[in-house]
Amino acid sequence: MPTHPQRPLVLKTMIQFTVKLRLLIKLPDLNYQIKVKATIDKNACTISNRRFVLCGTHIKAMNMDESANGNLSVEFRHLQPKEMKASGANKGNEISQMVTEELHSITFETQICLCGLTIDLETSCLPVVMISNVSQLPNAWASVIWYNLSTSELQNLAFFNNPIPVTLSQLLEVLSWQFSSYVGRGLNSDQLSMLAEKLTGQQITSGDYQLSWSKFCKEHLPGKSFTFWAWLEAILDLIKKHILPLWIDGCIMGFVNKGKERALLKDKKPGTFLLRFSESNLGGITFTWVSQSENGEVKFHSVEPYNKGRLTALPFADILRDYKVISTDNIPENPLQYLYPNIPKDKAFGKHYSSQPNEVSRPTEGGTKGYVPSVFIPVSKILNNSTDPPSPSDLLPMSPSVYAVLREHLSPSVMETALNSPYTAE
Amino acid sequence: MPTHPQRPLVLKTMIQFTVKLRLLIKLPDLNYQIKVKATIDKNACTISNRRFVLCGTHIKAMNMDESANGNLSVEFRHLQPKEMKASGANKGNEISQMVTEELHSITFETQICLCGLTIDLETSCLPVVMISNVSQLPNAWASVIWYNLSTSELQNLAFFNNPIPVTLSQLLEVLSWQFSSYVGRGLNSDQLSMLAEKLTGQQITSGDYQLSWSKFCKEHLPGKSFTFWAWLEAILDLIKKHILPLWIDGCIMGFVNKGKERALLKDKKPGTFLLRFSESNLGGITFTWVSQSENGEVKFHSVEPYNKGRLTALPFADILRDYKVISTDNIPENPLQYLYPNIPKDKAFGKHYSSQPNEVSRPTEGGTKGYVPSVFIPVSKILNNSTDPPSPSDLLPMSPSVYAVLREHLSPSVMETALNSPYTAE
DNA sequence: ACAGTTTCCCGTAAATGC
DNA sequence: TGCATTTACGGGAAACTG
Repeated sequence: MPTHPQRPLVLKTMIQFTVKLRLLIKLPDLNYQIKVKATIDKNACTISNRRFVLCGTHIKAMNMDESANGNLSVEFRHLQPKEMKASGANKGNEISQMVTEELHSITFETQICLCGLTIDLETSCLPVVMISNVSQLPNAWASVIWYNLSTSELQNLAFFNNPIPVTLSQLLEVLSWQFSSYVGRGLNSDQLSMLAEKLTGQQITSGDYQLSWSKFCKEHLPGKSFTFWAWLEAILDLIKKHILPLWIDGCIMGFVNKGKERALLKDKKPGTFLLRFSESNLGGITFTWVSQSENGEVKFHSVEPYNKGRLTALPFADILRDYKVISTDNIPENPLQYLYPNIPKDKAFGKHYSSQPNEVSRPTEGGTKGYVPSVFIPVSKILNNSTDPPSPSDLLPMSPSVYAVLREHLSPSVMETALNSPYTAE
Repeated sequence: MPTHPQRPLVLKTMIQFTVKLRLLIKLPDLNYQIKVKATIDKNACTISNRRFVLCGTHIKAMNMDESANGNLSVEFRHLQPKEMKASGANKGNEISQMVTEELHSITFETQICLCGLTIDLETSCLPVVMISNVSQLPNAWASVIWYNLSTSELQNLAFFNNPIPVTLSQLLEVLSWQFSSYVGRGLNSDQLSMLAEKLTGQQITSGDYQLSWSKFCKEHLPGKSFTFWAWLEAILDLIKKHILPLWIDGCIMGFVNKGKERALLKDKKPGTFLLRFSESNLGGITFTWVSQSENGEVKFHSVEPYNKGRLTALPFADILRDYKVISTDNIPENPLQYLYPNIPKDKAFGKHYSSQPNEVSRPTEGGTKGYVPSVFIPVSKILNNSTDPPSPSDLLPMSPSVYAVLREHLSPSVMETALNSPYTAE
């Protein structure tokens, strides 16, 4: 039922969806049409006060379906659920529940006359969640996941009156599956153990640890203003919309806490960095790099996480390519050299760079026919002195290829002078 | 009828609007309610095949209205027009017309019984244009403007079968009014004469010049793929959403062609710039600055126009503050010094700078508690050598205030060294 | 006051009509 | 086939409602 293709069983009011139904037995040729009728919450056994109706053609005849091996089938398209405001005040009939924890059912009925016998057939889909706005989708989808993870009952619409816990290992498996199905790459064991720690609040946990629905989707993470699931969904969304190729490529470690992150980076070459999802901002990704100060002290820096808004303005790969830090020695340099553990940055991300470094515009004689192209360069200012040996391409806030163009136009001696300027010597 | 508050007389299907009606005569007290009924295209005298109905309560009783001096009035809210698909094939009844040139009317009827006399009252609003998507709003609004500019007929629904021309001066007046009512500042005579030239294709024109509807809103501008009005609307939209304070402040000359622009800038100090709307890109704004090359030649440069997308990522004032050009001498410098004619940039735009230049982050001992803030800096690369004397604040891609902070932390001699580096000497 | 929920509607993309 | 027009619906924000 693809209102949201990858989030089935969640329906939005006033937004159309599709269901396909197949008869699994083969009938002898009939001389009449078999009509199927679709209904929402036919047996008003829901816990809810909300009542829905299906608009669109909710009665349709079955027909031969080539793709279904010649069995009878019927596909309802353009069905759309609509809430019927309960005019009667028959409310308070149950403990009030979040709408995203309310389960509903869609029932299909038909009648078959065979050999003078009239047979009533009826079937229902798995429980669905009805929402009115996409903003409710993450929670609704969490309910669908939890339900199908913890029970194999077909129609327990009261499930969330008392949601049962699942084991940690069950949940982690589903989370990894979420990533693989939604953004094309699942989670490895390191990533999963970071999630496990976030979910349980404990460092080491057995797979048998029982995890409550509340911890998953209702309680805020300690010190945060959002739930575990809201945090994870924001990341899924960020990946899908802004960094999908990087994610699929495996360039993004993503799920590491700060302690682990430092342990990983501390013995690496200065300029080594990794990509990590922010734990404090919803839908944010940051990079952390190591540097070494004059006295040999190892330092770690993380940029302010990039979110949807900023990544719309500038693709993440380009940010990595162009990022510059200006420290007290005044030389803008790109501190990102090697993707952890030690992959040269351009090797790891080269294929993802998108905005071609600008063609350097030749000034036309008369002057203003062409515009001067411009790009956004992400820049940070840091007041401590880092002493990474500046490599040529870091001297200037320009991309390697522009550097190459300049190189062509400058004599070797000028280049050398530039490289030995007091800035780098300082 | 504020479907779009500042574009009255344009109604969107399925989107609600409001109309208020007032009885201009005072009636003696009545012992019954006066009910008013609203209808779209009651006398199907429209040229159109499209038929609409009004959904919502389209019959309502008048009542005393304090704000209307105690006269009777009635306000219809939540009316929404809906298209009735003509099932009959009664089409081709007229020359097919753009839907945005189709005029419709809304009629209000009522009956008053006075002294045993029954009086039928009926009135209509000015012609309205029915659209189905906001993307049609600019054209629809153009129709409303043109109609009311060229005729004082109340109900000539066939007007656009043969739209009559208006004089240039009439139109310019309306355009200026558009700017003052929509974005808070009208157009001066220089700006208007640039628009006049664009409209007529002639340099000097009398106010009596007759301008056709087609030139205004249907024919593409020479060499362009959009009409004059589409171009102007995109600018109105850009101003409203992204540079409103700058516009109201009068910092934006905006409407100047390139010839005029150069004539204005050529005798000004290098570093003088002005802001101009792009004539080639819809909804784009650029800045043009003068520079002087070593041989004393005056040069002009314009950045690639900024549009909605880029301005969402970075406010325009901040772009002006931070813009950097990297030329062959490798020193990023901000070429924008004086707003034409000679206003120091920060004086002109200081109050509009929004993203405060980042607080320089003190590295914490342990390191990673805080993120390193970062901003986007707009950067261009130009391959010719401009020889504007670099002023200190231009040496670095950082804002003056950050520079000031650095200055505090560096000894004077270091500063001097920096200023005399081979880069600047080159 | 307020939080959960729904409604409203712009703006882009896709579908439809002609 | 291409253009004009409508429909679809995500997403942010306002309105609603207990």
